[in-house]
Amino acid sequence: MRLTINDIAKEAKVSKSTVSRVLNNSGYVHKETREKVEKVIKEKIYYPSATARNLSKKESNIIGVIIPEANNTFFAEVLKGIGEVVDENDMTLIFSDTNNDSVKEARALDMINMQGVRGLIITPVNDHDDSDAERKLKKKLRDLKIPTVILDRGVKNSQWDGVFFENYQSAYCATEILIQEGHEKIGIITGDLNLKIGKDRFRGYLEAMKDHNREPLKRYIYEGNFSVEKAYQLTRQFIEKKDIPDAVLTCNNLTTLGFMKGLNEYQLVLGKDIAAVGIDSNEVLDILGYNFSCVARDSVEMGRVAIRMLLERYQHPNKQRLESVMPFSVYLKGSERKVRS
Amino acid sequence: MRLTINDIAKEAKVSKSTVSRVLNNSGYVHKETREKVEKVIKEKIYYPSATARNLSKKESNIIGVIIPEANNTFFAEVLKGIGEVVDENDMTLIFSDTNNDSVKEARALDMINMQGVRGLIITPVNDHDDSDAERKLKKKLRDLKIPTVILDRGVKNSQWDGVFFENYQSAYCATEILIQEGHEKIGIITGDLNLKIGKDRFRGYLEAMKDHNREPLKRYIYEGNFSVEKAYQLTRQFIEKKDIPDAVLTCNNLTTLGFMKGLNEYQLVLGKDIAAVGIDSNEVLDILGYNFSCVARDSVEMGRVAIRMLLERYQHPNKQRLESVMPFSVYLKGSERKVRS
DNA sequence: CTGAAAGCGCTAACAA
DNA sequence: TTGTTAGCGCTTTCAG
Repeated sequence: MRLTINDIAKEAKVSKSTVSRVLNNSGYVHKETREKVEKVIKEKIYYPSATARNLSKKESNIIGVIIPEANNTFFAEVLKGIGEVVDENDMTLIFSDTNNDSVKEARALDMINMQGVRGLIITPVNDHDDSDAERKLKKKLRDLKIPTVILDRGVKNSQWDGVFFENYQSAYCATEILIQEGHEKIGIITGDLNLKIGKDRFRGYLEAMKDHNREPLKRYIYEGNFSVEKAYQLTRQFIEKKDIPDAVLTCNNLTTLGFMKGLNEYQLVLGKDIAAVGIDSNEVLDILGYNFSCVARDSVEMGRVAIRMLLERYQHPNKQRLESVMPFSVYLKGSERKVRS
Repeated sequence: MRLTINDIAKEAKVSKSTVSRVLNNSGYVHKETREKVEKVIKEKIYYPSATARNLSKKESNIIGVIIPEANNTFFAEVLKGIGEVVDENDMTLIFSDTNNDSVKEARALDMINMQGVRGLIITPVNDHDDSDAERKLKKKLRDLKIPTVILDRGVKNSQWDGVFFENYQSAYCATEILIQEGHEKIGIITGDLNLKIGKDRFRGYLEAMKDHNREPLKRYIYEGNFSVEKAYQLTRQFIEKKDIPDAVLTCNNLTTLGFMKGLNEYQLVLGKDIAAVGIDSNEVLDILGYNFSCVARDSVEMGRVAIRMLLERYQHPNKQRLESVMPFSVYLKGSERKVRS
């Protein structure tokens, strides 16, 4: 079976406390003793049990991460950022994908609870919607009583740290870019308006239009849901109806893809037949040379910020609640213009 | 602090053994007692500590997953498949991304070792290359002494279960498709030839050519490394040199993207100026309407197969070593042809 | 059907 | 500087 601290103690002819001391670099231990113990550990290839250690110390070195769509590149990158810092800190990452399903979310939280993790980073399935599901989530988080950072989507009256994105501002800015390019009919494929991030982005669009004395035209407002499929359908529709806006704001990476699918299908050329700016960057589009302009955040960094915030909270449980809002950057590549040739 | 089994026992006026019994549905417990205990558990919102349980039972409900590139969609999907089954079985997933770095791989394995997981699914950084790193990996895996499934890439003389892909056959088939379409100059952008999967795919190409009495022309063999960038450079090169093959086999999803980038940059149209078949499917290309033909595996399913294999091995430690080879499917969408218009 | 007690592998006082 | 001892929260005999 697996070696224990006792095996090492016996072999090194010391007590297990001494072994524990060299393992943890704690307390005093004679140089020679330390070397002897270390030698035995190496020789016998001993790995201390994290389980036993966690039980004894009543603290774990595991960080829990719950996200709604592991296959969405945004979350994949966030995960990468988190993983990086977790690694640097010699901790371990437990991970669960809720698939945007509140029931799975609840189960994931129970699992996290039983594992007794040190902290949790979660992107809720819901977002400020005051739903039953959200209330239950909040209750579970409260019961959890561990450092928690909420990422990207939030809950109402949060008592937890959070890292979010300048949703409103980024949409406002993107819209302004289109306005300043001189486009007349500026449309938007919105995100899921049940989610606050969807609402905020929409609001950014509306306000920008208003501030520039543009009447947002209802027929250029397409209500999407952050999915490829819906954005594609909406794009098809306006192309079929031959009432094509001059420019479109697409509200996330998936929306952008659906939009592009529609354009390609009808052979409309981006930057020529229609202009667009998206929220979120899209690596594959860049690779393929689409020059799709966007306002985007650094998602890997967003993950890093979240985990650092979590570790900070662990150190200072009573510090005031923190909220970090990630700024957006503007990446203009040409698609915001329209060059009728 | 966190509730313990004792708190519940006290409140329910029974011993902790009884609580344990209702928790685990083990042994006899009077119906009324059970109900009383369950009521208390619910009321006080008690979650048993997985840590304590694992220590006591000397077995854990955690599955470790180590992959080299979490951002590669292939692995993201594999992870999704694994997560699904892990979830169904009420287990927990620990995850580590090695970033294709053997040093990180070694650290990840140490972490896994300390966590005392129930089993491990790993895609090694190396692949049958007999390197020092690979030997070290094997030693670590042997020392680990837990059920292990090796996925996608393998090690020499493996003693572990594995799930792999029909690398040779898929490349052979893809090449044959191009041959049968009547293409003359059939090229290949290979994968990393240090990895066995790279070699096997290349061999599939060569053999298919030979079997159809085609002399593979050296100048149409482009040695890539499974990366977007390299494939892009190679594509640029042959376009610049104006020695463009009629058709190309691209050896994985990233290679395909790099290839497409090159084509787009020089405005060559797939299925018209040049034909191609790729290994691995590419969702974004499909979305964008590229009709890129490919031979591909079901990667989510590959993950499922791996985790099921692992659980099976846990049940039957002494069963003969198993190797599952995932078949490929052919997705012809048009890019294998070349329609000079 | 239930409870008492030992023990999982480790840490952390406390003595020595 | 080291060893002894008492837990950490749970499961699992073994008695009753």
